[in-house]
Amino acid sequence: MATNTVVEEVLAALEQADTLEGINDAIYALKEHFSVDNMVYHWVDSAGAQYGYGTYRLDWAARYQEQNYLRIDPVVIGCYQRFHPVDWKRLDWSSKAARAFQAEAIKYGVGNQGYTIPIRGPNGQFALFTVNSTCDDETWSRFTEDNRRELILIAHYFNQKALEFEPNKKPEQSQSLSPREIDAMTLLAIGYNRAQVAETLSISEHTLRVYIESARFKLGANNTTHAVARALSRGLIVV
Amino acid sequence: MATNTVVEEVLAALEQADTLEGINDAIYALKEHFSVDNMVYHWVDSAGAQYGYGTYRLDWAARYQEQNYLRIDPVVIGCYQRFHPVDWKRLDWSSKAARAFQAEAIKYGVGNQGYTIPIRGPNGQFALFTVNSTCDDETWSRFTEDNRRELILIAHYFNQKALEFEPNKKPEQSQSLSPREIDAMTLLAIGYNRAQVAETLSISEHTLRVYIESARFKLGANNTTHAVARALSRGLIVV
DNA sequence: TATTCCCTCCCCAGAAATAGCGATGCGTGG
DNA sequence: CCACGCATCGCTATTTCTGGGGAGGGAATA
Repeated sequence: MATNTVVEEVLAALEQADTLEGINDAIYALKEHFSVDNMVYHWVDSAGAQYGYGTYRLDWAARYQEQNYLRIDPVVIGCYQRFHPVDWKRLDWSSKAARAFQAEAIKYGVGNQGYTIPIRGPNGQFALFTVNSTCDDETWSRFTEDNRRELILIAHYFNQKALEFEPNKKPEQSQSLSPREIDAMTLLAIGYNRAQVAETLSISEHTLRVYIESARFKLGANNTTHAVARALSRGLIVV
Repeated sequence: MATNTVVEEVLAALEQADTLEGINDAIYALKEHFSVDNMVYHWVDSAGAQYGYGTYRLDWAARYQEQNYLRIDPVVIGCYQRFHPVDWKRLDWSSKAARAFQAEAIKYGVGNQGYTIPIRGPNGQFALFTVNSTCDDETWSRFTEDNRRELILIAHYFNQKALEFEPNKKPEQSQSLSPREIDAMTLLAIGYNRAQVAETLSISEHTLRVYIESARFKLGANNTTHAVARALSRGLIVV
């Protein structure tokens, strides 16, 4: 693989980088190397906010944020349910909003072809690493096939860097739930009400409440729904 | 990178594999190539169950399962909080149970040195990819530094394969939610109660209730908590 | 040995969610 | 043009959840 050396060098540089400029240098170097329109890492935050670095035009980033495109971007929605990298063509562009979004994106300099790698970290962290460009289907297929592995690695390294920079204001967020609390949250998440959960766990409803309360406290949640949502998005329970 | 070709070949073979034997062939080939004691992929289920494939002795796998070592294994616990691959030396072996566990593992043929890569997929899926061997610290450091990138890629491909085999796919492709329903679900998921959601959306609480109800109906959910949980795990909302 | 979880059980009052029944307008697509 | 989904508003009664109190035993850890 001829490209290997260049990528290796950039990744090595990235590993050393300790400033945002270093990261930007890396991402621009990679963009040049791969000859694509854009190369972007962005962290999808739990609040729906997001940030990242990459080569998108600033007005597009602002527009995206302002219009809350996160909610309709098929790339985000599609990647959220996938593990493997995905070509944009294979996403669901059937809705009108999605097509309008795509048309607008292209106007803002986003390529018509794209390839995005979903990345997940602890506590439900979720990020995307995207390359996109303007070319025909065949060229793009060849590109992604040739570079898939490098891109996966690059995505991994960018996310690692992002996690390093993230001050991780999580003093009690990392608190895990007790087995009983996990049981309770899980059963609530699959639609049981308190009485059913208590019966399933063979405990009194009062005891169950203690678990729900303590889980809620640990998760910093305002109510049961919030607690279950947090437990889910942090990967503490699976439904 | 001299090792590249071999790894590429095995990964290509793995991509084609459609049986468990194919996967085992790949993992043994890689074990030989890297000259390590063990190379193991295992899927960690939140319920405590797990499965995987690799080169651990069967009696060790059985013992691990039977003793529920998942709960005390510092590798699992440590990796759960991390994104980047981790050398076993850097984990927390301070507890008595952890040291006893390690001593027993070595007796069962697990190397004294290890390197584990955490991997995460959609819906909180979590897996580990581990190589371990018996050698001194310096040799092991050199090994992990030289092979980190290959190992990350290998881990990625094994997980991709595991996800393909997993019948976990949700066939019930639920209809999507309307924008207002998404708003409602999202705000509920971040802890707002009905009154707060209604105020945030500048609608009456009665109207809000209609959204919650219709979202609940679409999602086939028994209650609000269930609906939010489903919306989250189907990636319809991002929190 | 002391401390700190974890699990279990109990009461009560007030707040919130659910299950029914409505209604009106406004777009989009067949 | 008409149906259908969407957004918006209303009422009542019942069930469920939440937020305060408590208490005791056991296991693990420091």
